[in-house]
Order: sequence, then structure tokens, then C-alpha cells
Amino acid sequence: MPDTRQKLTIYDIAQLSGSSPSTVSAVLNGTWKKRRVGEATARKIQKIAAEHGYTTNLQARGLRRAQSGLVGLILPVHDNRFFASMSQSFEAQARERGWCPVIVSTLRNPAEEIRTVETLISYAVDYLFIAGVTDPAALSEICRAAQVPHIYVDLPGKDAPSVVSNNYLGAELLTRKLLELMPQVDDPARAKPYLIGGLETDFASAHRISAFRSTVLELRGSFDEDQIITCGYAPGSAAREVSALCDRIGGLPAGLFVNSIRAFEGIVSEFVHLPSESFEKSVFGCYDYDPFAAFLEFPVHMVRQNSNQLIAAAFELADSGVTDPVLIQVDPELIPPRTVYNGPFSQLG
Amino acid sequence: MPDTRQKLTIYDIAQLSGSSPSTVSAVLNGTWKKRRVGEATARKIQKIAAEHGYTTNLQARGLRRAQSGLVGLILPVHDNRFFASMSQSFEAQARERGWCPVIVSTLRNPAEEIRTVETLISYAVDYLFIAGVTDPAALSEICRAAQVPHIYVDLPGKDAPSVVSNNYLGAELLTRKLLELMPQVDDPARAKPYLIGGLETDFASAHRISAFRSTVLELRGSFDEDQIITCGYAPGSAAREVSALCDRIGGLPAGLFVNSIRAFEGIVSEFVHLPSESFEKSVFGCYDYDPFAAFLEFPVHMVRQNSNQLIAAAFELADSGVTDPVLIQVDPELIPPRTVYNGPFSQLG
DNA sequence: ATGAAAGCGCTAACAA
DNA sequence: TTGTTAGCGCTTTCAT
Repeated sequence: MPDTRQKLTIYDIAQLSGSSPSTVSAVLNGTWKKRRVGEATARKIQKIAAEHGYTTNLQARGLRRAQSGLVGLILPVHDNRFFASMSQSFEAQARERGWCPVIVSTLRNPAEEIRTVETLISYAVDYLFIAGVTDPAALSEICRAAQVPHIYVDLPGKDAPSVVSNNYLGAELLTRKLLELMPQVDDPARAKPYLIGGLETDFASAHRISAFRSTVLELRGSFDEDQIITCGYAPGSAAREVSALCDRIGGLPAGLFVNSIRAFEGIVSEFVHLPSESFEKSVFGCYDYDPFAAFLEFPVHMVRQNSNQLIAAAFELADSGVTDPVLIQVDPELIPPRTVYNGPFSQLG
Repeated sequence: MPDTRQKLTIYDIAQLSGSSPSTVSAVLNGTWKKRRVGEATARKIQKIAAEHGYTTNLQARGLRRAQSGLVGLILPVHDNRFFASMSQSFEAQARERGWCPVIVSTLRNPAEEIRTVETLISYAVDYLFIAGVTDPAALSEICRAAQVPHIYVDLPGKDAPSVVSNNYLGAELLTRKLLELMPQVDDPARAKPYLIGGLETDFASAHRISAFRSTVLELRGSFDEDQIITCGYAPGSAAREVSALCDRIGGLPAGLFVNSIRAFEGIVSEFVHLPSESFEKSVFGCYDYDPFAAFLEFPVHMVRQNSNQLIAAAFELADSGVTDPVLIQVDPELIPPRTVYNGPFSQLG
């Protein structure tokens, strides 16, 4: 391995091989077949390049070609099971297609989202995947102005194709399961199922709440708005709210639909103070899957969103060049208690 | 917002403002003060650029300056609490410094690691953070040849600065805790603590195992190698191994040190078949923190690695320009059962 | 205080 | 089959 202090360019390789920069360029970027560079010349150049550890300057190529080979994914946070597994899938599939994935989180901060999209565009990303942002319209506008094709994942955009989880279906399945398993309780306030967590302003939560409401109404014939407690996603507020609920109705409700793993985390931290028997007259559901939540003291039915399928569908749309605002839905899965889900990357850790 | 079909360049802005490209360049990249561009000229150019939605082409800038403004982080997987929170911290701190973070995972695959480092170098990353790879030496060599400063996080490199978790300390704390709480059991095979999960070839695991061995020896006066079961990180194999262990020693051991959250996941999936009383004569520890694992039926003591501090220390080294192979250790924390840990990003979800 | 011009490394006409 | 050349958009001497 020669210690090339200076980075080599195609000009260096041209010199060393006695051919011209354009021939070297063609050989090294794979277009030499159709440029009809001689087999021998090609071999020689490849050999020299390899020996000297030549690597293409992708900035220069990108500048010239007016594209970068980068594909971006914007998500709210890395530190979340659903989004992290989305990252994993995104990366694998981007690589498969010869793209270099760039994953950035914007913390659900509108200004940060805009700044980030602008930065990625400045780096000439070839395609942008957008998941879980607050203002899709603003981002679409920026992308449109810069002519960057983009797609929304897990939330619908009206100016670009979208792939979303079928939140209505997932919530309906979970609600039906709860209603099916809920024990008979005398106190009417405790006999009803409650939904806790999330925000109705959030697209996904809105659909889940709507499914919860309709399904309860359909199967029970009545529904009160006090059965819905939208307190956001933070564990702390869910903990406070569930505790307030129990105070209000004098114990745990017969059914509890927790609308996010983070909220569930907070709720469990409250539950830990209760004796085991408290859970006997209740059934729990959580919209999100977590392997450990599957093994709590009380059984928890969970919905697992198929992030891998979301990303796969998005890549298919990207590949096919669709730019119209089509909307594809991906069905989530109801996961029973005590189940270890095996995902595409589960052998790793 | 004018619908500029074509992306504007500094030449366009120069025309529009009646000044030269070099002046526009200086104004728009912030060096105009020291280039002594007139206040009025500067204002005018900035105004025009803003009105037309000009954005710098970072590829062109990068090519010219021979740097990109990108800073890379290489990790094994995204889909893991520890690494995901590392991503979150990395991103926040990179942004703070005006860098654009690029986070990629290489699935502990040596070839992929090398390919990835080469790709990032081709994009002219200014700095590289490397966490959890299999062959640091090879990567250092590539970085050195390309003159890319880099730092290792969570594993030590011998040719570059490193920031690592104090795995020995963490494991020692956890082992001491287990030994302190382990109940008296008659059967000698069940009276000993066991460690399960991980690989001794892995730097972090090696240190943890070493601490486990020494601490047990110190406090108990004896140690058998059969107390260590290194079966990797996959849940499935940990599940099989723990079940084999229980068969062999005729029940749960008095103390079980699980060497990774993924292994613990598999173990818990076995435990779920056992009656509650089974856990009464055992104490559990897990090297990794998970909010739900904190609330299992039986108490679990956990070690939480401080990924935020690891990244912070690494950035400090990067800022200070250190390139010698110094090694900094960051202490992990022992977290008691039933504890919700609040991290720097815990209000998000 | 500002402009002209060269060039970063690569690609893609266009020539030969 | 291969070489010459003109840029991609920006920065940065060097002039003025």
C-alpha cells in the first residue's frame, strides 16, 4: 500500500497509465464499455488505480453531474424503536441501490426540519424520504423549488407520493381485541375502555383515535369523549394522566389502549406501585411493539408497524419515478403478549 | 417565493446586484468582513440572495475547499437503544458545531465497514467517528492514507484517540450488586453467579467478563470457567443457552449477569414459561438499560452506558485537534430496578 | 473596497 | 478506440 501523501486524481492515473483523463474517467466510473475503451486499456487502468488506492472524488463527480448519489431520510428522532428500525431498513435498501444514505433527525422542530431539508438540498441529495415531520407542505414547497423528488413515509403529503401505516386498521384490531377480552366490571366508569397518549393534531394518532371511537361505538353502542386522553407522548405526562384517571374512576379501567410506547413507559412506571391483583380485571393494549413490554407482569397486546415494508414500498415508488401524490397503505400487525418478534435485522445487536 | 426553475448561482446574484462573483461569494459565505466588502454592498447582496431563495451549492464549495462540512459516524446498527441514543447525541453536537452529521451502520461486517469508510472519504468527510466496528486497525490505515482525522467511540483504536465506556467498572459494579443480593442456595452449582451473552473477542465484552471473573474471585474466593457462557448477542441463542444452563444446574442460578439487552430479551422469552416463584431465589443483572426491562416481574439491576458523554468527550477531543492515540474512559451507571431513566432527549418520542 | 481569473476533480461533448 | 476541452459552482490569490 503506497503512502500517497497527496490524493490521486484521474490525471495522475492518466499519466501513470499513459492514457487520457477522459479514458481513465470512463474506465473508473464504469461507462467504458459504452465508450468503447479497449479491454486492455481498461484492465491496465483499473490495475494501476487499485495499486495506488485511487478513490473517486464524489464531490467533483456530483458537481459535474449535478447529483450526489446521496439519498436522505428525515425523521423526528433516532432514539425510538420504530424510527430506528426504519433507519435500518432504509439504509439496507439505499445501499442495495447504490445510494449513500444520509439519515437526519429534526426533533419535530419545524425550523429544524426546514433547515435540514435545505442543507440536504445544498448537498444535492438525489432523493428525499420524509418521515414524521410537522409541516409537510412547507418541505414539499422547498423540494419542488429545488426540483428534488421526495416521498413521505408514515405521514401523508399532498404534493408528493406517500406511504403510510394503516393506523385505522391497527387501532381497530387492537380495540376489537381489547373489547373481546375485557372483563365484566360493575362500575360503568371502569367498564369502558380508555385511550391514552398522543395528540389529535398528529396524523397517525388522529386515525387511531378515530378507529378507537368508531369501534367502541359499533361494538358497545355508546362512547364518551372522556374515554380519550390525549396527553402527548412523553412518559411523564402519561404517568400523571393515568394516575388521574384511576383516581377519577376508582381503579384501573377494564380496558386501556395506550397510544405509543413512550406513553406506555410512563404508565408502567405508575403501575409498578400497584399490587399484582390490580391487573386482574383489566386488559392492556399498546400501539407499538417492544420486546420487553411483551413480558410484563400483565399481558399486553401490541400493534407492530411494519417499518421495513413502509420503506420498501417507498423505494418502489421512488424507483418507478412516481411523483404524483398517490397514497399507499401498509398494514400493521397485532402481536399477542409474550411474543418475540423477529425482524429482518434481529440476529444483530 | 419566486419560482426559480433553475438553481441560482453566485453569478446570477452578481448580475442582479451589479457586483462581482467574488464579492457575492465573500458576502454569502461570511468572509466579507475580513475581505472588507462595503456594508451597503453586503446588505444589498444578502437581500437579493434571500429574496431569490439562493442556497449555496455545498458540493462546489467542498470541492474547492477540499472539505465537505460533513462529519461521519459509523455504528454497527441503528436499531439498538445504546447506538440510537448515541446517534441522537452525535447529531445534536455535530449541528451545534455547524457540521452536517452523516450516520451509517455497517452491521459488524468488516467488508461493509471498509466500503463505508471509503465512501465517506470519497465525500470528503472532515472527521470520522467510529463506533463498534470489527477491525479498527484497517479503518485507521484507510483514514491515515486519506488524511482524515478520526476518533474511536466505545472501542479503542491504537492509531487514533478513543473514548470508551468503562466496561470493567460497569461490570464490577453490577457483579458486586449481584453478589450482595444473591440469596443463599444449597446446591453449589446454583449458588454461583453466571454470566451469559456476548463474545470474548469483542473488546467491551472481554472487559466485562474479566471484571466479572475478578470480582467473583475476590468476593467468593473461587471461580469456574463454566460460569461464563459467551453465546453472542442474538436473543435466540441466549434463550437456548439459559435453558440449557437451567437444565444442567437444575433450576435458575442464584445470580445471573446478562451481557447485553438483546441476550436478555431472549432470556426473558424463556423465563416467561416459568412460574413466579422460580425467581424468588435469584437476582438478575443486565449490562444495558431498557425502560421496560426495568419493570419486569422480577427485579433487574442494569448498567446504563452514557452514550451522550461518550460523544461529548469525543467531540472535545476532535475540537482540540488531538490525533494521538489517547484513551478516555467514561463511567457507566448502575440503575436499580423500577427506575425510569431520563436522558437528554427523553421528552421526545 | 472590488473585480478578474485560475482551478478544485470530474464528466461529456466533440474531435480525431 | 482515444484525446482535447469546456465547464459544474465555488473560493481565493492577485490586481486594481
